[in-house]
Amino acid sequence: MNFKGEERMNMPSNNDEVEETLNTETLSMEEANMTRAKVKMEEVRKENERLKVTLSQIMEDYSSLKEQFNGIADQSKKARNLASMADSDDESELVCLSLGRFSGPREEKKKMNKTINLENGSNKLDGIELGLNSCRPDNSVEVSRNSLDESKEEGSNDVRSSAKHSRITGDEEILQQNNPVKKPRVSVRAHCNTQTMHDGCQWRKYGQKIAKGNPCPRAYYRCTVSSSCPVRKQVQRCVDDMSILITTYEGTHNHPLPPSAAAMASATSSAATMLSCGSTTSPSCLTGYNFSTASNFSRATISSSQSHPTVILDLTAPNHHSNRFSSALFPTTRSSLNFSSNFPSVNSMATAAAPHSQPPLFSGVQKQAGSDQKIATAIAHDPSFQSALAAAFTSIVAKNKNSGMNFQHLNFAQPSTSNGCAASFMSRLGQPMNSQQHNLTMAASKSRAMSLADEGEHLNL
DNA sequence: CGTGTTTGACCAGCGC
DNA sequence: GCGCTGGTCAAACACG
Repeated sequence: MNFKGEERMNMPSNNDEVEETLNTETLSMEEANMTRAKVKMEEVRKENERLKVTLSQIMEDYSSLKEQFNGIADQSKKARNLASMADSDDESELVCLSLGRFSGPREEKKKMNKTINLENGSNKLDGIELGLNSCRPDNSVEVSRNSLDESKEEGSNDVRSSAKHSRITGDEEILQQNNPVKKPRVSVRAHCNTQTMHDGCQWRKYGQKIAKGNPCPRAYYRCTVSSSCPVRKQVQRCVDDMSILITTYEGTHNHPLPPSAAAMASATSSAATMLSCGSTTSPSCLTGYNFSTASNFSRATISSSQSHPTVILDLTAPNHHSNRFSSALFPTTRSSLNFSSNFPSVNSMATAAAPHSQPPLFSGVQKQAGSDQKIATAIAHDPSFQSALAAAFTSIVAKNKNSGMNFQHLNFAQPSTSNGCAASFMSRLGQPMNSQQHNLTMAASKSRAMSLADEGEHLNL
């Protein structure tokens, strides 16, 4: 008991000492925590400042681009009025033009070019004159396309034979003959030393051909993940530069895919949707697509030899054309996206806007990423990254379209989301890259992209 | 033996 | 109508 009493007696003083010690320790710990918190706060504040600068720059870019776009829209409106006056006497020309395909007879192509020239006024690209609004969806086009789809669904395996049959039956069906439905394609040009570009999917080679104008054989592959999968791809070396591999995807996978293959698969299906949109749906959809195309990729080419509507993602061209998507995070990359299509509407809009000088869209992000320059270059030269980049971009374009928003709205109309748009894009880049890059350096850069994405996570692209 | 590749044949569209 | 070309088929072959 005494012991207990002594203990009790001693307790207060001991406790005081302990408490004092504890308090001192707690205080020092708190101080340390405070210091750490302050440092963090300071970092956050700096980051915030940077983001503000970025945002303001993006806003400036937005304003200037919007101005450009409005100018183009006005021009195209006038051109369209002129064109409608000029060719209102020939309905078939109108429809051909609206669909924007070059698959009709030569005379009609000539007529179409003539009409496009009328619409266009002054926009030229590589000797090809293009119209601002050559794609003008109207009811007749919808009917023609729908009837084509129906004829397909009704069990006619041979669209071509049905088109032949339709020759006899009337004007509307002549449209079918002139505009056979062909699967949209996504073509990816990338530097690649291997026989094919690894895209995460399983392919079986079913044919090989020497195509005209290219000594390198073209290989034909089909997807073997599912026996019923309709997806095909063609692989061919570029005739001008043997180090460039041109991979063309066609169709949409009808089965689940591994994450590493999902990006490219998404790209092909998205492109298909996107191009379908280009031929049939509202002008606003096209406008958004074209606007983004024009403002981000200054080089748009047209390939009228391709009967299939094709989206070309060029990951091989030099960067001097100010590709802002790639340069945003990866300032020194030689990769760039050359986004084109043989839909005149797409190219024409791109061509129309391209000549203007373009302010750096994501220059703020670019500055942030300056320290990651070397890492970025390494990533950008990686074939996996290139395919992922192509996939990510195509996917985003199509998703924007599918969501009923055009690119103008998504990218620029909401000031608070502009930065997030860039960040979200980068986060999408990070996704496929992560699955293929096992290198710590790559992971570090991805982490950077993801952190950028977090900053803009309120934007749901 | 199963799977994938090679390669000549075949078919359909398109241009002349 | 004919020839050229792109795309696909399928038998033969190679490989693990």
